[in-house]
Amino acid sequence: MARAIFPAPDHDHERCASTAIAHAEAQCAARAQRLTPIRRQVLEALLASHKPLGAYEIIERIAGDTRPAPITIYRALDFLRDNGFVHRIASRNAFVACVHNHADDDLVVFLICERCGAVGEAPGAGVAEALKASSRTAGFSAKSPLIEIAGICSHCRER
Amino acid sequence: MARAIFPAPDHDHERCASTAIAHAEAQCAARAQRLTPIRRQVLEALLASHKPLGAYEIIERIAGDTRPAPITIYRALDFLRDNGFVHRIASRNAFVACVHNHADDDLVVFLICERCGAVGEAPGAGVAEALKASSRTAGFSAKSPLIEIAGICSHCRER
DNA sequence: ATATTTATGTTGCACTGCAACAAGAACCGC
DNA sequence: GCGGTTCTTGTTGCAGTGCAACATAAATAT
Repeated sequence: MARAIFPAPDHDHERCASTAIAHAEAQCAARAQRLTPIRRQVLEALLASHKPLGAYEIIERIAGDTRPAPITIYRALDFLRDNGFVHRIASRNAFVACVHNHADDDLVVFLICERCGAVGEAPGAGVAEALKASSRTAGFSAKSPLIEIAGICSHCRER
Repeated sequence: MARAIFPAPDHDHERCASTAIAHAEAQCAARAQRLTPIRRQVLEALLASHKPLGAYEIIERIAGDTRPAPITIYRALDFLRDNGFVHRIASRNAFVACVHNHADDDLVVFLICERCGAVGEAPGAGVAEALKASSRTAGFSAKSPLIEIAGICSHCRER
């Protein structure tokens, strides 16, 4: 189980990336949205790293003969986030591809390894309950919970 | 109880600010740390607003005849954060004064009102348990959980 | 009093994030 | 197919974030 959340350093990137792309394509088709070349490239870049990337890092990775402007990246990211293919890691001002196909408003807990930079998504069902209770006490109607935890991941710990 | 978490719009700023300053002074004295004029000014600016402020907003508010450089503000913020007097609201790239004297590694849940911008700190004891369990399952040793929830606060909702 | 630590000033820069407008590409109805 | 609408991308520009690196000043320690 522990291994399921943090991708092993030697796992098959190719396969998990192509699965995610396929999922994105299917979702877009279903919603009549367009996974344009740029959007696809941004998603692929994030999938290929499994770590949070900043806008400039994304530019680096998808730059060929031409360099996309930052705004282009941000627009692609906005699209990908709106459709749940990408998450923003606020504590790092960075973005990471989602590999979990969770439902729209599922609560997700991001576990961020301080050593290798990997990000795991832990299911947050139990946490969600506690959070709901906590915010209700404050007379607060919650919308989008953001949970990010820094620490050391299982793979880095083993060494 | 609901009222305790979000400061009422008409509450006594003066008093709650001076209490927090006094607390910061005491803590600094106890730890042989210096609450210098700049650090104090930054803390006071944040206390006076009860909303998250960005670095430039802080500069605006403490600028007299001279304008402190951004780095000066960031350094003061680093100090205040290290000592637990100020929290960073990552989802907004902003900072807010802490008015709760919680213990060093207490888990705090930030409730951020999308309408008025106020930030409440809800106690997160129950959430902490669930989170610990969740991250342990992932073989993850957690350090500093960050929980931010956007929504509508009790005061704004009443209208 | 001098050395050491600690804090602030100064300069400079890379990165974030987006607004506003222009131009191009895809889709729709006729 | 054609023109109009909508969606997407390109271009320019800018305010804000966040900090590195070095110089200077202030406080503490010896």
